[in-house]
Amino acid sequence: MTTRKRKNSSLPQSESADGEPLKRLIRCQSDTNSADHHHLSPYFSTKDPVRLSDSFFHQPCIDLAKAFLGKVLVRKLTDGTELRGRVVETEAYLGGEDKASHSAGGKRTERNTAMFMKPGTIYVYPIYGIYLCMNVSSQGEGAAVLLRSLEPLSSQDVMRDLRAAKRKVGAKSLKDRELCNGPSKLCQALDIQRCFDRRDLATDTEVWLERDPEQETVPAGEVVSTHRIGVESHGEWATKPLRFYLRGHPCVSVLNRDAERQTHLHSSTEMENTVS
DNA sequence: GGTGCGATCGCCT
DNA sequence: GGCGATCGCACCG
Repeated sequence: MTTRKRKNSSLPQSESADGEPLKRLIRCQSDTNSADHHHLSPYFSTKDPVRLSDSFFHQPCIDLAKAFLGKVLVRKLTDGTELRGRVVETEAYLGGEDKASHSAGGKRTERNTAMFMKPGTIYVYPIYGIYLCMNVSSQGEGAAVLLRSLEPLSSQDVMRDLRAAKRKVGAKSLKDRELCNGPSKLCQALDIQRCFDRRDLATDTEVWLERDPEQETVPAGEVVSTHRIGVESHGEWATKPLRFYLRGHPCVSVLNRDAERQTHLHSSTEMENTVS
């Protein structure tokens, strides 16, 4: 058939049979300004050719939520360690009519102020008393994108330590795919703190977003659209397809097989139409 | 693999 | 005073 095989995920090769990370992935801690950047196009002249700037975030919420997929979130710790994860799952919160959004009805509070700030502003809020979630504001009054899951790309051992710090002593060691497969898990694994609220993802020195030189765009057929998680109480807004994830990716927090079949059918149909 | 439930506290009404 | 854009664990199959 015409199905495309995923080839961009480094995760399956990054784990040995018992889930331990391979040594090669440690490269990102120190080599990011040499190897990775040098084989990029010579036409890039800025100091950091892969970092996404202000203009990237100036997109409507749904567009930005999809555009985040495949991009790399980077967190630089105070000791210089750079934690990297590819975004594989997002949700759009539109504000205004979107009843599930903290900014529904244009409601603006001390907590959600970042949602109303310029596109690219980070919105970090605490939930259930013990967790955090990270959003990024988009175009649109009060609109923001929730980052739900990442594929760990580097320094998995550090992420594992950060996650283990909040788990029972003696708990089973987490597999790479379990480090960032949920909105609060990724905040723990990347040490995203409450104080990151209202910072600018386009200019901050401790957290930023990069394009992946090896995967500039994600094909539309690889993006699954489905309902958001944890918003069941918000009527019709609970079922709108405002969650987006990379098809078949092992780091997605909640799969929806029906939605996967739907988008698969659509992309197959499109391909057949193109051919015939 | 899936399901059910308790934890825990800031935020908003 | 009630609830939540979640998670981990116990338990079941």
